[in-house]
Amino acid sequence: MQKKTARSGPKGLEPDEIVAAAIEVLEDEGPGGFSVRKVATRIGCDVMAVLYHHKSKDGLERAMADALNARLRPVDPTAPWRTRLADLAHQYRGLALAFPKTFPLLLRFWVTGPADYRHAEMVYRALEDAGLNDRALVDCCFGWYASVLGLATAEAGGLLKPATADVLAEVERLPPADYPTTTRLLPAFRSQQDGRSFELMIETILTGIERVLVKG
Amino acid sequence: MQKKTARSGPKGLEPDEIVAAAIEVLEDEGPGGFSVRKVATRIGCDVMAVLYHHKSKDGLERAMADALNARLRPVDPTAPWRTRLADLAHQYRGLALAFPKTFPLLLRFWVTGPADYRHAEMVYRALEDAGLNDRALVDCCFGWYASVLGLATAEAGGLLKPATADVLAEVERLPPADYPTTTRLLPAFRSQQDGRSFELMIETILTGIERVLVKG
DNA sequence: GGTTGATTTCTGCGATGCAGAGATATAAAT
DNA sequence: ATTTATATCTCTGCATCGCAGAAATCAACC
Repeated sequence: MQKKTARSGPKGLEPDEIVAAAIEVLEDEGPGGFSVRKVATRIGCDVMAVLYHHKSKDGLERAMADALNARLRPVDPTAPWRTRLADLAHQYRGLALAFPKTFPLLLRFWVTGPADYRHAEMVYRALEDAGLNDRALVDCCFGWYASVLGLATAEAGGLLKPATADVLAEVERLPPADYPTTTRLLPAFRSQQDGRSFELMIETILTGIERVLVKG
Repeated sequence: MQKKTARSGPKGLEPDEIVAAAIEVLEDEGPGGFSVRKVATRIGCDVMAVLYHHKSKDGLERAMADALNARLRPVDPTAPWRTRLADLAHQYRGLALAFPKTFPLLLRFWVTGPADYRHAEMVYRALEDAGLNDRALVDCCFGWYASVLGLATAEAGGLLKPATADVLAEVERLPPADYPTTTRLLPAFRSQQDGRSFELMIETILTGIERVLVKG
């Protein structure tokens, strides 16, 4: 007699659990090993059932990106705008570290769906409170978003982590005459610390926003 | 009698021209339609010849990313550091606009090859001249790189362009009660101007670097 | 002229995304 | 209760894909 059953179809397959399974597969197998078939076998249904709910592999991947965006918690609206933006940025970093293989999808689908708009609204309000006019606000919001996604994707890809042994070896093989500064920095490469680069860059950008845009 | 023939093998297939053809295919067909087979038919050779020179599809794609990096021209070393970094950033934007489908590969392979190290050396020197110590320099360089790549990828993906009609329509359908700021900004979305967001964000980050890092 | 080693091609295999037709289950209508 | 309509799910099949392995081709050298 209930208006809406918890499970919608004959078998009760729901788009959301498909997406959850898909993210698991992508994280387990990596982008090269990700396939709709593996998602289907993980759920225990036919391949075409997956492609029925999301219309294509591409559609499924867009839904996966939106699922990541949906995990963002709202920020405290009473906090100062810098704190709010920094909070959001760190949430993105958290997503990137928790779902390193899935996260890059956010760069492929700049607008993923409803969850994305909720997040954008938070950013707009923060920049509004910072004192930006509408013109600067829109320009800055997209730029901020792209920068933070770039930084978080770098975290997911391991760029901001301490350098791996093979990269260090490659750097050591560079001719020092052509790369004096790079070779001099080798010790600093080794002692890279987790999260510091990200943290520093967020502070840098926020300060830049304050200096360049608020007064304009 | 010449030491080195222009073409190296029996048929004279060279890794570089394979890469060039591969970039053409990727730009023509998009990431979904890109395949090693199509690259081979464009050159007029067998599929396996392509996979012989670059060991796998992944290897070919890394070489394509490095080919983009190789197009970066050296910056004028006598110019002030801000000018040099801004110049490099704009070169990245140029690459993203010229090769929008290929450019995202740079986010997949953070270290592409030799051309990448040449570029990094330029950034290190600029930050050195800005007055950063080694620790801050390394942290900031990676952060700068990730941010610029994020911004340029956004350009390639069309995020920083004037909003498309369907996105605007989607925004108009949002409930204004939940998204007051987003809906208020609609006129500003329409009048987004090409390149302004990128330019503004680069200035913002450079100013941030000056304020936060140089003094420390 | 035969040997060597680097290139290019040929053949074949398992896996993939997806179109199209059919099967099945649920809800509404009669 | 039976029929009908609709949403969900499965089955079959196909063109394409990346790539392993063996064979063929070619240039240079003794």
